[in-house]
Amino acid sequence: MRRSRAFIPTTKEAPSDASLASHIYLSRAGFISQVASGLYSYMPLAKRVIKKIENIINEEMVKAGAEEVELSFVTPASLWQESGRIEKFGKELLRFCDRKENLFVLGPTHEEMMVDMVRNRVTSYKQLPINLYQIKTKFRDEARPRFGLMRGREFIMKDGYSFHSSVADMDREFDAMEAAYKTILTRLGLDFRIVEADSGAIGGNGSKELMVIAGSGEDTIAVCSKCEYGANVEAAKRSGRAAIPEAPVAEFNKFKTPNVKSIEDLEDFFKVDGYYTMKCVAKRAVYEDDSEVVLFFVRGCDTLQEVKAQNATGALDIVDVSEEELRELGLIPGFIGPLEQGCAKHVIDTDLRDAKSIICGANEEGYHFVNVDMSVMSEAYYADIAAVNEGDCCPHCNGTLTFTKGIEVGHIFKLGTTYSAALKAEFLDENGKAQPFVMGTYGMGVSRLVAAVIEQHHDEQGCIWTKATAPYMVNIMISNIKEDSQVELGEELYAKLQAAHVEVMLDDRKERFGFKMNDAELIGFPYTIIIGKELENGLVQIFERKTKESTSVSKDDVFSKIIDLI
RNA sequence: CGGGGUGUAGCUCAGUAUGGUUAGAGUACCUGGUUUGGGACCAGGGGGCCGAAGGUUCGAGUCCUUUCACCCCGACCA
Repeated sequence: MRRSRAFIPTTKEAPSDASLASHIYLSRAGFISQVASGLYSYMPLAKRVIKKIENIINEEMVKAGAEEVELSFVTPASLWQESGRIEKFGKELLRFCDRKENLFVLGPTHEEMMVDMVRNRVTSYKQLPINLYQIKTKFRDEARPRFGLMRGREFIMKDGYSFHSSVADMDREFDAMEAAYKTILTRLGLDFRIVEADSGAIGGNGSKELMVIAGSGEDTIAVCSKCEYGANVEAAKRSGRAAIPEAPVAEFNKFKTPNVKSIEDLEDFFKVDGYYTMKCVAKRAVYEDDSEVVLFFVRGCDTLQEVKAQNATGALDIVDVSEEELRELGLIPGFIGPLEQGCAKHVIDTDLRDAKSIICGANEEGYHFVNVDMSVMSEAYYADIAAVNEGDCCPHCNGTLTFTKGIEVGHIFKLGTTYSAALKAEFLDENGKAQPFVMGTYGMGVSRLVAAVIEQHHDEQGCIWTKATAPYMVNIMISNIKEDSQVELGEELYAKLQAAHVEVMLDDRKERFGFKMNDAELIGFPYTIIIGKELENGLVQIFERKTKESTSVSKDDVFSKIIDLI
């Protein structure tokens, strides 16, 4: 492409509302254009990057034996009623009626549509397994779209769905998809971790997220310093703390502790580490029809992980409760403990099972119990509800866990029969018995990947595309188009590189050197061939965007040098 | 969905407190000339329903009412 003919509207200034690097540079470099909140148009450069990512996904999916399909974007609301998700998704579903007053929904994901397509067509275990995927625009009417392509309302997603006759076969496919996703992200040139995740409302007992490591990521992930273990903090586990402080020595007793309400107060009052205190976090668990107050107990040095807490109760949601509500139940905020107290349901963190030397509230204004042995409460309900802390021990080895931020670019689920059962999608097994399909689902955010590449690869000058994602691999910059020899060499190289199927841009604009260089750096071509002053000596420069280093090479060697580099 | 903020040229923003000529700057764009290794310079030029609707006033970008859009913090996010 000739830069003089290309539609690449670069600007010196970013839109005032952009804060994230990817948002700023993709806007400034002329990749994307905002149309409305969470809606973006892809201009030519972005379209090229998207196609490259899609091609890599397609190649790896074909290798893994999946077949590409395309389902309609407009989906009948009746399918969503059938699965029950019309309520669950709520306002995120964009609904509208056609001229005949039939209700439709713009597809935010396509489980229902895919199951509907397969059901009654695949009817025998002999036809299984199958794995179908598509790369398609999705629409979710997010309450708060933000960060450019990172969290748009309209976005491109690769979504795949597999159908199996057994859980074992689904597990096999899940592993195969994890491997394929790993290959895709590696090929894209990204630093990433595959981490254990919370499966959320979708259920199932296995879900992994693909996290691109970037400081601007919205998710916090815990990773092990020694082994491969990594998990979203919502789901991270631990085997304990690296250093356990010395236990306080005391007899079991009820102790007068006036105005000692917080964990800090307790630590001060008893001169004891928070590890030996017990914290109560009261929440209201909301179920489909009713709700109740649940008391969550964790060590004083830990914090409650709300997603884990919600999973432990099976609630649809957990919300805060006021002190008044607690007092109405007979609970005394600041002095709530699990012993001798039956006002509300308890969930105790597993780390407190059989714990010794614990100080906890005595359920009486101004009193705490000291030296509690938790083995007296062995019948209570224990669950993993505490958030892991940095420095905690890895659940798989003796390494320590550290935190890092990640961008969720993919999420794969072992779905099981959730959707097939709801939509009555069944096959006949070897015994002629009807069974719902066992399913897996595999999502990858294509447009979000575009942003993730830039979040991970940029500098003050702009974008730094990886070789696999670059809209053009090589930019030929003619420094001064009034110099015929420069133009001549530029044209010659342009033709030769094109003939060699290299994606090449020829900057043939009547602009000054600095202007064109800044532009090239902003866009982020991996390599720029600078044809300029040194041509008098038969030399041109190859500028590498990543390192910002340029090396002089003879004009006769530049073609083969470039071919070697890319 | 709660809290806050902003809408003036393609873009980034002044101007609004205290109403008063033809609404400004930078940048981008067009013409001509000079310049050509890090977003050049000179000269000339085009471009605005001041988010929208209604109101107050002799007079509204500025005051009042309504409304829409966008952004930020939080909640939410298979």
